[in-house]
Amino acid sequence: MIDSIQARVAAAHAATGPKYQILRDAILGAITSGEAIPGMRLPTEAELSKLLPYSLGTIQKAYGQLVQDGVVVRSRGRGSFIAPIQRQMAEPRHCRFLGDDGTILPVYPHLVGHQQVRTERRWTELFGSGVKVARIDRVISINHEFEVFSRFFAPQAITRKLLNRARNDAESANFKLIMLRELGMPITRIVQTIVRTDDNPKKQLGWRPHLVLEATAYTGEGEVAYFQEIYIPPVDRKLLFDSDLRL
Amino acid sequence: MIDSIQARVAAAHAATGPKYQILRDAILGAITSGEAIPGMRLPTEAELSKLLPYSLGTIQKAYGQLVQDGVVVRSRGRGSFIAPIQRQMAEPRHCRFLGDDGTILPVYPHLVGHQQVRTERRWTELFGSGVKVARIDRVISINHEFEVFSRFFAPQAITRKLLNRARNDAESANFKLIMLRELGMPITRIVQTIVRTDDNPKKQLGWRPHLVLEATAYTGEGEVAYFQEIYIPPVDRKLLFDSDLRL
DNA sequence: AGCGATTTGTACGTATGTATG
DNA sequence: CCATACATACGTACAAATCGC
Repeated sequence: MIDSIQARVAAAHAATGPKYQILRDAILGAITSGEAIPGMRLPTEAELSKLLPYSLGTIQKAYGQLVQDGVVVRSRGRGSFIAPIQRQMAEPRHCRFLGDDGTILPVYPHLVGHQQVRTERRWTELFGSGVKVARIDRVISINHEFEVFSRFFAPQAITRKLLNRARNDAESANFKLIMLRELGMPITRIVQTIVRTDDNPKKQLGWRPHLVLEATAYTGEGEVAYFQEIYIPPVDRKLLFDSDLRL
Repeated sequence: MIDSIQARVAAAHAATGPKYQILRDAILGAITSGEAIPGMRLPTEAELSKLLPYSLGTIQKAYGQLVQDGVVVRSRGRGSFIAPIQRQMAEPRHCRFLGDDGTILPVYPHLVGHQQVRTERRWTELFGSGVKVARIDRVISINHEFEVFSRFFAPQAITRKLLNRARNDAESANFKLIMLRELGMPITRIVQTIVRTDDNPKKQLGWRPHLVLEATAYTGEGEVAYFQEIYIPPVDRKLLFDSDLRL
């Protein structure tokens, strides 16, 4: 645990940016890699300041950021701990429907295709010019009650990683977590819109969509990480939106 | 400006809590009172540390919090400024519809009533037991195109302040901002749900609602600040959800 | 209940880096 | 190039909460 953090900090010796960010990312890396699991105790400030070439204030700032992000909880006299996972999630932040008891219904994604998309103004505006954009189409069953259709757009570098991952993880994947782990891209903001529609992008679905959910995810630097369209049939389930993007 | 901050800090000499919070509230107070307006330059760290019995680090922490809350923007070599209001908003974070050009449509709220609500399990669970809860009903015209109906629930202490404010501000109010400024309650998380409905809470509206948007707002401490139901007729406008809660 | 040891929270003072004008 | 002002970093000190003895 502590040596994992130490190793990550050492590996980042050439990294740009402030020390507290390097340390923050190192701890985050230990968490997302699975070496550190929720509830586990993290090294104390004093320990880290002895082991790392960082002062107490720097370590405090790093921990402060992690508390801010909700990844770590701290308490005086006890120590610093990895925050418990308040919501289990196989899916990203979109398309979470609630059951009668208020719990999030399980989702069962099924990959139906992927391809590179033509470079259009629409994508260059989002992802920048010269970036190859690919699309991943999925049909997602919600609790085996009904299905939604999802179109996911992102730079090809990202979709490739996601597709690799998806095959291993039975086609389910938390995009936000993968992006953080594999690409070091924290998603810090998601803007979504909901609108009524009569369009049907997938005739063979056998139903006409009722609502279209569009989501644009941004990284900490304000870059667009991905764009997603989700077609939702007329159902009576509550659809959840949470401003809290913590993992 | 600077003397206003100084006065507020002096007035808070007996206040409990850390100094950086006292300073944060003092600056926030100067903004609230109108002495400091968006775009205005705030005192530098050095200035404050000379005028106040606070060290540089304490002042930096206070400013850091305000940046975090989106109330202040800072830049190296230039200074600290009161954040511009980037999105003009007479309304809180809910019920923002987009026009054809992607801009947020103006909203025109109209107060139609307010009253204390019976203490039910539903409210004690949200706000705690022994808290008197009141309801504010409003009809909100969106760009004079259509109307939505809003029911806002919060502890009476809050609704009272909002009602006072609403009368002054022509019945328009940014709840989040008022709560931050008047009550020192930063809203840090909003959880929303959308669901189809056939209920009509207000027969006299002349339309049947199509969607119900429910929003629960939480303070930094995890307390529920308010709960809101918004009844939306069938319209073709995009409804916006943004995870970024900055003002 | 009391007393230390541990650990985070707050605060101070100082120094240096870096973007702005 | 220089002054200004924020950003980062270091080291220290003490307060407050927690835990074990």
